Amino acid sequence: MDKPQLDLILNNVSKHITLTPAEKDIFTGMLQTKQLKRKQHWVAYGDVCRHSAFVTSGCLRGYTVDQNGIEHVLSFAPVDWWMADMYSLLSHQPGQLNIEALEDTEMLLLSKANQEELYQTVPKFERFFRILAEKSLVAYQQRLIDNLSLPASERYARFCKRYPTLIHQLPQKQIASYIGVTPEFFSKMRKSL
Amino acid sequence: MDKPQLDLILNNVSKHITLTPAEKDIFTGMLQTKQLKRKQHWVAYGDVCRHSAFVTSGCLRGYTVDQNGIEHVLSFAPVDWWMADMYSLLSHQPGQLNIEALEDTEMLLLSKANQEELYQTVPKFERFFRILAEKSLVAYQQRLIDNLSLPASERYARFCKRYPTLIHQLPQKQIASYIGVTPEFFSKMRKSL
DNA sequence: CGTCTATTTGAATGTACTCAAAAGCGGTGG
DNA sequence: CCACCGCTTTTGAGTACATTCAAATAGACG
Repeated sequence: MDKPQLDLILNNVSKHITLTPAEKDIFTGMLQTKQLKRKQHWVAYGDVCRHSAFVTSGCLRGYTVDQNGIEHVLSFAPVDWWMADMYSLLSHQPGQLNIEALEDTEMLLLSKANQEELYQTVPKFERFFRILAEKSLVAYQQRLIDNLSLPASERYARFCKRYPTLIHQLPQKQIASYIGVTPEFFSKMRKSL
Repeated sequence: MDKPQLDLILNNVSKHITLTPAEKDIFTGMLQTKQLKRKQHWVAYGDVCRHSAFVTSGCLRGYTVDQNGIEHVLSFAPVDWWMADMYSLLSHQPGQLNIEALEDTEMLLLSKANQEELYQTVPKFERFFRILAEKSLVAYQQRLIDNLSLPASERYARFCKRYPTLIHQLPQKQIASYIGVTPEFFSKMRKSL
């Protein structure tokens, strides 16, 4: 496995917990790499999600499809982000999330089974994933509040402030879907700014 | 402190981790009770939230107020639920959440400092609060998807299915605010069902 | 009983959507 | 290297879901 990838994930982990060399080995030994081509799916509607993914290059997008066939982006995962269908991963039930690569993407996979084992052998990881879940929780709460209380133009403004690098990287229709408007309306909205 | 309250919270904790009698004592020794009268606030906009609350009777509501003075309900916490301004609690920054009692309410408070100490002395609690955060995360993801993909009537239907007991307990305007519509529209919507 | 708040009802308005079509852009193959 | 194809973005007209404002009615609490 490539060294720079492991450095990236170890650095990510070290933001919240400190590992000994031995613990690093245990952790990295549990990881496997996976490559996706642009537009290739990692998880599809109805799948049981059995891994967490950590993106080392490229970008993922998680989305659902509603009754009218319209896609709704739940989250993006650029480099240095974690991604999974959390509902499915936790419940072992088929999920409704689709996860695809927006560009050629490389990621490290940690299986649910290995993650559980990790909690036993290196309990610090309970802490790590607790903190990860808590931060993610706060972000989703904030996004929900934004969707309830702000007009689309303001939600777009906040998206630009929060994810300045993603804006140039993503097709407009994906951003539109993330903030919760149609591509047509998004286009008109942008012009009027 | 009342025994039934402690039984309730210990039972809540035992859904995810198993404590020894000594660990139970450490935990319960960290808790303090707090009573709120109906409409009384526990947390207000701009406060730094320094405790997590566990509701033992009554019901809490967490909400924000937007630029137009309109309230938006982020969450309800009936008996056996945890509540906090997670953003503020985690960041130690002033939060935007208001938390008030919808009826006379009793809760157990766990201070942030005690919670951190608990992680050291009884590491199992890392696991407990990780699981709590993960479940909460999934719920907010689902709610966000609902808000992006479903019309108000369908969101109301799902709310009824998910929180059947709360429906009769809450004033309509609170439910309207939770699902993201005005009380006026909510009233009209209900009539047409 | 009276006051305050919640709910209902109605009319006018607005934000965002649908449908349709044109224009732009990027990649691929001849 | 250009032509074509598919996909994204733009533009426009008509529509719908939900809001605002106002006023009447109903409920709840002291």
